[in-house]
Amino acid sequence: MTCDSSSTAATDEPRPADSRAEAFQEVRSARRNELAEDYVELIAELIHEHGEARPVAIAARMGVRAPTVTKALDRLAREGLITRERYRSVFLTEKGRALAHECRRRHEIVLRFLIRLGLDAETAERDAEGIEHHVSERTLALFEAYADQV
Amino acid sequence: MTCDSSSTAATDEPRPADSRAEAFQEVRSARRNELAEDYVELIAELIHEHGEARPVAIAARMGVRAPTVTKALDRLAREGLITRERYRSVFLTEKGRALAHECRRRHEIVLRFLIRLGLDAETAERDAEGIEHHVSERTLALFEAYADQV
DNA sequence: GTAAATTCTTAGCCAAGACTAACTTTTTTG
DNA sequence: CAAAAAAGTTAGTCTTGGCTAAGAATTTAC
Ligand SMILES: [Mn+2]
Ligand SMILES: [Mn+2]
Ligand SMILES: [Mn+2]
Ligand SMILES: [Mn+2]
Repeated sequence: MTCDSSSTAATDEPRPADSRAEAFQEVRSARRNELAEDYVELIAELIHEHGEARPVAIAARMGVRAPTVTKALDRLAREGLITRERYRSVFLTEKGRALAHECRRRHEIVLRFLIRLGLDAETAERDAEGIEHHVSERTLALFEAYADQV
Repeated sequence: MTCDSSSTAATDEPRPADSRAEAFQEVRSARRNELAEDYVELIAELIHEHGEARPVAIAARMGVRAPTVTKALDRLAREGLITRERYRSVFLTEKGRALAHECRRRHEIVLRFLIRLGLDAETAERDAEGIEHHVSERTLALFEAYADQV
């Protein structure tokens, strides 16, 4: 009854579904997962390399201070990606392990792709660390195909 | 004299210069500029398309609410990228225009590259919106070369 | 030219993610 | 094993970037 064609007012969606806006919203949503992704990937690596993941090692590899790690780990635990006890090293849950695996795969593909494209290893590593969080499965498939070219 | 091989203790850098850590730090630094980059690029577009950039249009295209835009514009003004008067539309400074131009260029190259690689336009637009902030000049050059291939 | 609609700002809330300083726990070492 | 060192946590600060609710300014419509 009341509602009608009153220009941009509340119709259906909470916000105008400009396809452009959607892209930005996607990016924002991807950004919210970046940290968790980098952490679990790193934790998996540390466990693989050293048998355990100590906060001090995480801090060093992430390039942040210890309290930053403590807080981040609290969030990861809250999200069910890790388990931990005070003053002890960190373990991945099943869910965390799955995410770590997925992230590692993406990281690897993006890295191999960039190197295949002709980039030096150093720069490739840096760019991959950022790009990996913003490639769709579709893009990833194309990257992989290119990297695996004969 | 005193200092020696005492494991990780304070040597020189404030933090261990793990090359891995550097990559993460780079990504964090890139992330701090993302918002400004997307805004100035968008503002430039709006001015080009409609002759002016109104906050309401910015909000719609960014997919955020009006107060978010107000705050963001305050930051951009503080950083010298835009000028504005209350209740009026937004203008880019020389610096803002330069950044917008640079961002547009990057965006275009990444987009063309993804499409050239075989991605559909829709997905390409989405991925480009995220990736564009994490490609080094070196990578961009490779993307461009690939996109311009005969 | 006033009333209604739209636009914009302000105030205030919240979570994330960084930091330092200071304290506690654990580990190492003489 | 006691002292020192290292690792980890807590408390508290700051900025960013999102939001809602409410009010002010501007624009549009009658
Ligand atoms: Mn990463
Ligand atoms: Mn990674
Ligand atoms: Mn973008
Ligand atoms: Mn862009």
